[in-house]
Amino acid sequence: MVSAPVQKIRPVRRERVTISHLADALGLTKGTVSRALNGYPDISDGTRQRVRKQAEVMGYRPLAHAQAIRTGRSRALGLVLQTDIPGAQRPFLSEFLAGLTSAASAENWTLTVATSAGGQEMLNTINRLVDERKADGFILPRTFADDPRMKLLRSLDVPFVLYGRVSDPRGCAWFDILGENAMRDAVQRLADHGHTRIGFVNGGLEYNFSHLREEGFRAGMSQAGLTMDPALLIDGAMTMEAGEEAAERLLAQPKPPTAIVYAVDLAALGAYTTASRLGLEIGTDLSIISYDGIPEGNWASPPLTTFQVDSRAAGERLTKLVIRRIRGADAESLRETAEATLKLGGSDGPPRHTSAQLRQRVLGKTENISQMGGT
Amino acid sequence: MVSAPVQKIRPVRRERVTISHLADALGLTKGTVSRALNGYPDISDGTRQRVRKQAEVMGYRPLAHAQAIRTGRSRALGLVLQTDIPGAQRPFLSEFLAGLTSAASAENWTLTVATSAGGQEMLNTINRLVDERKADGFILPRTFADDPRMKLLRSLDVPFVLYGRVSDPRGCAWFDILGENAMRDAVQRLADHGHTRIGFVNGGLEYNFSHLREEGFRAGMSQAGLTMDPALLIDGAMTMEAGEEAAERLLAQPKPPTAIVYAVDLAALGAYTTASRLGLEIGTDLSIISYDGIPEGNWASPPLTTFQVDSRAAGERLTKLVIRRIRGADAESLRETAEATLKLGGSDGPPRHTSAQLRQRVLGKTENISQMGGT
DNA sequence: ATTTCTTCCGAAACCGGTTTCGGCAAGGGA
DNA sequence: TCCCTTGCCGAAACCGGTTTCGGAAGAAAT
Repeated sequence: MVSAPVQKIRPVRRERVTISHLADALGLTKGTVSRALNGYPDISDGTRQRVRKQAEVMGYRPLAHAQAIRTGRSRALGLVLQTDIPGAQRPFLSEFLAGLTSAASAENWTLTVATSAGGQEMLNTINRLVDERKADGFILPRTFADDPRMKLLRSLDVPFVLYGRVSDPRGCAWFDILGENAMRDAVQRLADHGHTRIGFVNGGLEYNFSHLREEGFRAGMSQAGLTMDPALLIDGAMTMEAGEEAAERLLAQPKPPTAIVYAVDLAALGAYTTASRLGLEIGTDLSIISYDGIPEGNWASPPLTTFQVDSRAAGERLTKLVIRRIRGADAESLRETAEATLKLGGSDGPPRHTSAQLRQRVLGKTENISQMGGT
Repeated sequence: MVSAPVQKIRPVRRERVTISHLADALGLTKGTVSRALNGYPDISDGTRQRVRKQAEVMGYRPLAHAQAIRTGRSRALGLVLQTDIPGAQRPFLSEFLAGLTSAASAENWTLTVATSAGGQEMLNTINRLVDERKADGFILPRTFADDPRMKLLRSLDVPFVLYGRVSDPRGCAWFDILGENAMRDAVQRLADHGHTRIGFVNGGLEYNFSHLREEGFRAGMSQAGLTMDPALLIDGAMTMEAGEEAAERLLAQPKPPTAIVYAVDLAALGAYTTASRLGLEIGTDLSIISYDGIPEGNWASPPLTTFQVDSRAAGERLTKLVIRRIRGADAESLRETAEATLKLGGSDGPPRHTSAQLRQRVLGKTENISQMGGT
């Protein structure tokens, strides 16, 4: 027996068809083929057709990496998620990603995902992705009123699309849900129920959407012919805890609201805790309408009435926008919006009490509690 | 006035330092520099040090794309999420991604994310990523007992690491949480409460974890000296609806369980609906212990007692494993596990009734309902 | 019949790396 | 002293594309 010679392990991976293979098959040079496929004007229509057809037949797809070293573009989209904010994007993320990637792969693009804490680290991460050509353009979720990511990308001359709007929109593309309309409709709905004292718990004012939602709330109040009491307006509630505290402050007032509009579901869920502590029933003693449509809202009892956002659709549209932007479309022509849709729960309804009656109930309960808590 | 000549828009992007710059600065050729940095043995130690130092000083980092066209490797990890399964990974995803990407960027790698429906489309997606060199290796979440993705990657000779185990583990690396231990401990805890009839609602048997969790359940029963009644064992519950139906079937039996162990939180939440329909109080009339630690569990009342998984840590460890695998480590040496941690809610406690008493309560309620439903 | 444009493609350089090959100089053995 | 290693690096090809440049052939103009 003769021992077989040691053989290098050779991966059986099917060989890719390269531009040279294609060129050989066509009897052209690879330069010509490249120009034909990329729409250069110095290629005759006949040749171009022939090349396209053959490429189709042979299943040729250019290698993005190889293109990238010359062109600087690798057909990849960048998404940097911020991880140090309290659960802000958790519920939407899966759907959002599905939207992004499905639209991306339809165009043969891919998605590069990174995470980082906020501040400078976020900017470093973006810089690295740009520097290493891992992203030709970015999708920026959760825009701040004055967004540093936007400034960075603008100065680097890297295309991006905002998910949300910003205070200074010059030269930037965006997609956004019209949260202000949702807030306006929420107020109108509560007014239709018969509420007259309506509170508003906003998100953090560093986010641009908060300003818009407050505008919407104001518009709703004026549309319903109600007067705004500045004392019923609280901002900065992005978490359950903050939402809980906000509800407490509102209900502790001399003339408490019988209904509260929340700008953020997560915060709205905090109101359930407050209500249960004060012995109030949500939907009757206190009405709540909110915004986002997170799944946890279904699990509150009664389920949260909220304006739901279709995150998957948002992801798809953002992807299409950023690709068009990278391909050279003018930023200001790439602006789209959509509406949130009302999802009925049981958290809103006609008021059972007037504001004054509600005040009495809250006071009674509070005294009970302080008596119980006393020595 | 003389009109200025039309000038091409030149991006001001700071120029990268390339290997040629580095070579020039060192008075070497780029080939030599490349070999020095990549540990070739034909470079003297002195030169190697000198090159490393200069690279550090000049901030040289090789362009992954450029390397890829020769080496086939682009320092990117692939993650393909399945979107057509009911909310399976939704709650964990954000944390999981944070773990993956933070560990990846620590090593200067990036993460390419794609989504797809299951079946052949999933395999096509993986194939595309491999073919286009968008991923040097993959992380496969939610392993099936006999996983087609694994077979594909194995045949393509592409490295991968499983999040979960498989029935045929030859030649593959994995990280997994020991769900079987959690199930065992869940049973023991219920037994310590005084429960003797304990049901088990498993996930879908196509997932490998389900088999392991059932083993764990069995182990717990035997450890607690309890006998297993096959009638109290249901599988295939991955959603709320399925979990609801499973609870209903268990409670409709002649000798219903006073406690149920669920393999999946989402399904366990369905039991709340069943309980409320039957007028049973969870935590007293019926005890529930589950597994996953999804945030919705906190919102059920009482909060769900569950074994929580640290998805972020899982992501980090998986990333490290797959990178080591890509760098050539032997697959079977790359196997790690961790334990889930018990998160106490209010859904379990000592039984208020015996099985027979529970049966009576259920029967009474059911009759009421059918009477009410009658004409 | 020239000359001058156009049209269209080949040739070759280039992008930023990796890898093979060969050769020079120093060292070791005879 | 000569020859053969060995260590170390330069030169050049290569990876899979893109882009610039120039020239041949045909069409149009003179």
